[in-house]
Amino acid sequence: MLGVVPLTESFVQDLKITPREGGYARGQEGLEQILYAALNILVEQGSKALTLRRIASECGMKAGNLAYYFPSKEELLRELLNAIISSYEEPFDRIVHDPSESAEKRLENLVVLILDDITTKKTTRVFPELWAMTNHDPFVQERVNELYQRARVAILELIEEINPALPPDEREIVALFISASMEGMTIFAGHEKPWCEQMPAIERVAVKSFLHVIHTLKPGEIRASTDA
Amino acid sequence: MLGVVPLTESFVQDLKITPREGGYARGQEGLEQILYAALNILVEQGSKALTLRRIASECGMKAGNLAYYFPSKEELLRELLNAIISSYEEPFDRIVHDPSESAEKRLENLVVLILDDITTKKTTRVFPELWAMTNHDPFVQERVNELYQRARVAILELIEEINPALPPDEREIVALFISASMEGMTIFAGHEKPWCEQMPAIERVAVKSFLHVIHTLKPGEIRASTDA
Amino acid sequence: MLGVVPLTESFVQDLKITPREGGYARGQEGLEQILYAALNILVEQGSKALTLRRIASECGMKAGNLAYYFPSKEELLRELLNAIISSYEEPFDRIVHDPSESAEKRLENLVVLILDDITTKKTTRVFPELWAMTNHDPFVQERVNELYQRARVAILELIEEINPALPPDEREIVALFISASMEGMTIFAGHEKPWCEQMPAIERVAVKSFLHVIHTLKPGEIRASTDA
Amino acid sequence: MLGVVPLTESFVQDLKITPREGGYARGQEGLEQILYAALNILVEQGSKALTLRRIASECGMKAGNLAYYFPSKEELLRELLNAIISSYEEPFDRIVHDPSESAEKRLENLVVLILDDITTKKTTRVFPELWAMTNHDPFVQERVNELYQRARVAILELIEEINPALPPDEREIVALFISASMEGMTIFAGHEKPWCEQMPAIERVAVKSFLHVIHTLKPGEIRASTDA
DNA sequence: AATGAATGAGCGTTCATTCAT
DNA sequence: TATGAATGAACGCTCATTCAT
Repeated sequence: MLGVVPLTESFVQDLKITPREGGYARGQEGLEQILYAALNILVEQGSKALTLRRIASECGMKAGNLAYYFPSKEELLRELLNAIISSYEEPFDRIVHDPSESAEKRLENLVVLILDDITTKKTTRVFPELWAMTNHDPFVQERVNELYQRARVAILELIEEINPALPPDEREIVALFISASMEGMTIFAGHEKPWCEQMPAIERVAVKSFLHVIHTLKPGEIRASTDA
Repeated sequence: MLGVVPLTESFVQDLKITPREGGYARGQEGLEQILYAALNILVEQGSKALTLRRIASECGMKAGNLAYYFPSKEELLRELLNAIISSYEEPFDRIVHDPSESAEKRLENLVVLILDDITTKKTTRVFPELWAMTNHDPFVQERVNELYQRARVAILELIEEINPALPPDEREIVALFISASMEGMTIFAGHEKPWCEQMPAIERVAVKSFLHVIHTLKPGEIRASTDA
Repeated sequence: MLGVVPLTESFVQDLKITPREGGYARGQEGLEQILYAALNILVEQGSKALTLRRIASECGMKAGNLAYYFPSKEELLRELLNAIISSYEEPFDRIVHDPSESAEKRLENLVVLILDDITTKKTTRVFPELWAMTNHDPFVQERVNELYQRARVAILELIEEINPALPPDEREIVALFISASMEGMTIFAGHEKPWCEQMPAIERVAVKSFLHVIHTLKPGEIRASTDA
Repeated sequence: MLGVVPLTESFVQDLKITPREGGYARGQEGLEQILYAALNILVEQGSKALTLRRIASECGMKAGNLAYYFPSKEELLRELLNAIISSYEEPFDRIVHDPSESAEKRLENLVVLILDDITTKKTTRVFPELWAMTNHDPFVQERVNELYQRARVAILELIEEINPALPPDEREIVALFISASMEGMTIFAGHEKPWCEQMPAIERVAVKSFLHVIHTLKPGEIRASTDA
């Protein structure tokens, strides 16, 4: 009952829960409640505290009843992961394909979107947990890779528009560099992190730096040199 | 079976274990064995698998005997964290203060050191766990902050040498941006990650990009503008 | 094997278990089973043997299931203590306020009730445990004090009826003396103690002695004298 | 090293440790240290806290070393019990056989001795533990019975002197009643118990009551009557 | 759709004990 | 005498899971 308040004011929604198969499922309501409760515990108390008992009690149920919705804890976590990842699908596309802005402005908008999202409690708390899981759970790894793949494709398109001379393989590296630079900010300037107040300045450095690399990188410049 | 095989070929050593009280080693052997076993499990199986029983069995002990070395699991984990963090102290200093190299070359060396370390299994696996813990464990938070603080100070000194005109507050933001950009690579180009083969090219982009920002950033440029 | 056989033939019942919340019994059955099992172990094997595993196995459960009924061992022990103490409430009142008997006869009845109860296995075994706990557990101390307080008030009322001339403070001392004299019998004439066969004779000495003190004590006689 | 301060100001000494066989044993010193430490823990923290580790640490040893002095914990506790019981041997005899006092005065002295001892921390804390052990440990039962037997014999002698007309079996009951009355005070007027300040008044009631019973009991009066 | 009741495994921890040194 | 190091058993407790109702 508690803890189902929205976790963030970002315009990335907390969870995007896709209704289950079989028409208008009846348990949809309880199902969402459970996923929000799980997310809330993960955010507020960390993965060690994410037990079925706690999830159940957070939404006023008894633990046994979770079995009605999810066959196992693992399944619950997978649906939670899906819902988290899905929530990022739409905003990326919207910004990247905004026809009213220049490519550079659209890149700037994307950077700001991502870095602002990073300062939300949900993102700051959840993503490090996901990165950690990634190393030992192939399912998590795949879904997280998917998410970043989508982000990178968005960045890639913008790079191509801004500097069409850059060959695809180098474009990829630059997109990766940009994406990684932003993700790395989570642990320094995320929610309640020491640098979170400086995020606006950080965003300006990031945008400036990213645009410069895109503009000035000469084809072949970052290919393996002959050691000289 | 013992799991005390070296985890990395990086010249950042796995653990820097400072002997306990006095000079004469007291159970130092078993103590190191335990910490290496704990690190190994953390790396290979993740924090959820890091139980006292598993640590003990990994070094051929029974669980009860761990209590002889560490009063509690928490204490064991703290000493492990200290040992991990301490292992970075010396390499940073060595590279940053190398008198035979220019400031730019030293920055490049530092970037390569850090990004190469990121590709080691130990770093790729352990740091995301630490980042996750950071959000709910003040002790981990403090120690991890300390580590990054040290890294940032090193970068800061090099920035000052390279572009003395940059005011301190902007220098700080740039150093943070550089550090975060590198850490973010962990999840993309770390050990067994999809981009790990591209790390050399990534390093070149990173060095180029970092040096450019340092060189070209004009004082005041990233301060909050009046929106115009 | 179940150990839920009645422990005593006294008309002080073994436990007075007050139903939990609301009217409709909720697991009341298992709850009582557990408390009786715990009492039984305490009586038969002593407090050192009173472990959750043993309690559980005594009532055919597994240890983990106890957590369903009691949040902690401490809570279980507290409810057990409450049930033990509560079992004395009603018999005391009944005897002391019996309108068909003289005050002296009622005192005699009370003495016999208490001393007979002392010869039951339950009382002989449990109370010394409680006395020992009393010294290091404030909760036990409080509840045991409450019980004796109630007994003392009962005695006090009878003393007042028998010898109204005795001032309250001396009455209190006499009531205490009477109560303590009886409790002390536990270790000598309790269940299977060397003198348990002599309890009837002991009761006669006790009644005689108590009545005499009440009758003959002159006001001021036991106040601190000037050593003369 | 700590905790070997005397526990009481009673003139019953805390422990009477009889040197071990084999001439002037060398470990006598450490042995006494250990027993005092054990007593101290039993008194201050109760039997649940009486572990070998704590005993050892209280006298600056490691747990393993206790095995040098005592083959097992049980043996240690038995020697402790012996030392406690032995400490009461001498004072009883001294008072009861004091040739300079009347029998009545000697009884009074004995009552005061015992009741004063009861108010010491050591006695208040240790004896309830012994009573509890008595119910499940035949060795403790035997030794404690011995102690009370000795006390009762002392009382018995005085009763005989005071009222030689009383037949032996009734004399025994009266002696038992007197002894039990006093022991019962432990839980009410012992160290830090609610009535401990009233002990002097209690002693006066006790002496008066005991003497009266001895004086006025008529032979046969407490034998089983024909129910009339 | 939900609860009550139970299980079995595993957790961190404490304990008495052993034994080589 | 004493310590260092280890063991095996047990402790209170938590967990995901199961299943009849």
